[in-house]
Amino acid sequence: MSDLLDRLRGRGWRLTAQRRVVAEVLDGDHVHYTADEVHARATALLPEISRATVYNTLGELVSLGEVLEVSTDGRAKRYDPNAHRPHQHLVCAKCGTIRDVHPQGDPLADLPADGRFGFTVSTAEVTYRGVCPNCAGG
Amino acid sequence: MSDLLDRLRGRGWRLTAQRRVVAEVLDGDHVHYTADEVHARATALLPEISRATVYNTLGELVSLGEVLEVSTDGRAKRYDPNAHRPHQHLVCAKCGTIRDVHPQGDPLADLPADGRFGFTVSTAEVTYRGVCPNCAGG
DNA sequence: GTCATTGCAAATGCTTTGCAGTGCC
DNA sequence: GGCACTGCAAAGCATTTGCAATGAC
Repeated sequence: MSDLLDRLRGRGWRLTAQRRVVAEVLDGDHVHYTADEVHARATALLPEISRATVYNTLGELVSLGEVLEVSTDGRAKRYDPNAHRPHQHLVCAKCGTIRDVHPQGDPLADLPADGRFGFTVSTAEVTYRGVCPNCAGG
Repeated sequence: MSDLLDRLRGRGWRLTAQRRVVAEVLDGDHVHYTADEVHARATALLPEISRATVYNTLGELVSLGEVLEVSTDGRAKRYDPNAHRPHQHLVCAKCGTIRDVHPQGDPLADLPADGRFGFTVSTAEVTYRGVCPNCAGG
C-alpha cells in the first residue's frame, strides 16, 4: 500500500496525516466501504479527521484512478481500492457483503456490433447477485 | 400497457388517476426515467399529482416486479418498465442516455463454482459503458 | 512563507415519512 | 362508507460547498 502513497507523492500530492489514514483504511482485499465507513475507521486512527476531508480524499483517489466507485444498491456509494486488477462484483442480497470475483470470458464480446446502437463501447461492469453462505444459514 | 393496468387491478390495486398516469409515463421502449422525470411528465398529464405519490407508486411497481430500479451513476435511481424481458444496459458516459441491449451468452456461466465464495448466485446485471453517436459528434 | 489542504457548518439533492383529507371500490 | 391512497410539509440520508484556519513543502 505504500506503493500507493509513493505513486501519489510522485504525482505531487501533499502527504497529510488524513490522506495517509484514508489510504491505510482502504488497504486490503474485498474492501468496499461507504464514505461513512471509511470515516468511522479513519476516526479510530486519527480522531480529528472530518467527514469532508474523507469525501475530498476519496474523490481525488477516484479521479486519479487509484480507487473505484461502485454503487450496488442505489444508496451510499462504495469505494474499491482494487483498481488495477480487472474484476467484477458479487453482492449478497441480504447483508450487502461484496466480494471481488474474476469471471471467465469477456462480456464485451457478447454484445454484437449491430446491437450497440452506434455506441463506442469501452467497458462492461458485471454485478452478480445472490445469497452468501452466512445469510443462507449454512 | 393496459396489460399492466389489468395485471395490477387483478392484484387488488386501487386504480387512481395518479397511478394510471405514472403507468402511462412509463410506457415505451428504452424508458429509464428518474423519479423526478416521471413526476415532471406525470404533471403534464395530471397537474395536481405530488412527488410523494410518484415515489410511492414507483416503489410499489418495483415491489410488484413490474418495474426495475437501475442505478447507473450513483445519483438518482432510474425506473425501467421493461421488467419482463431480460436485458442489460448500455450507458453513455457523457449524456447519461441508456439503451436496453441483449448480449449473447450468459454471464452466470462465466463465473465458475469455485470462484463464488459459497454464494448461491441468481442473477447477473451487466452495464456497458461507452459514448453514444450523438456525443461522439457523429 | 505560500498555497494546498483541513474542519466546520450550512446548503444541496434525492428520497422517505407523518398525518389529515379525499375518493376508489 | 371504510379504508387505501393522496398531498403537503417536514424530516432524513448522502454528499457538496464556502470560507477561515492550519500545516506540508
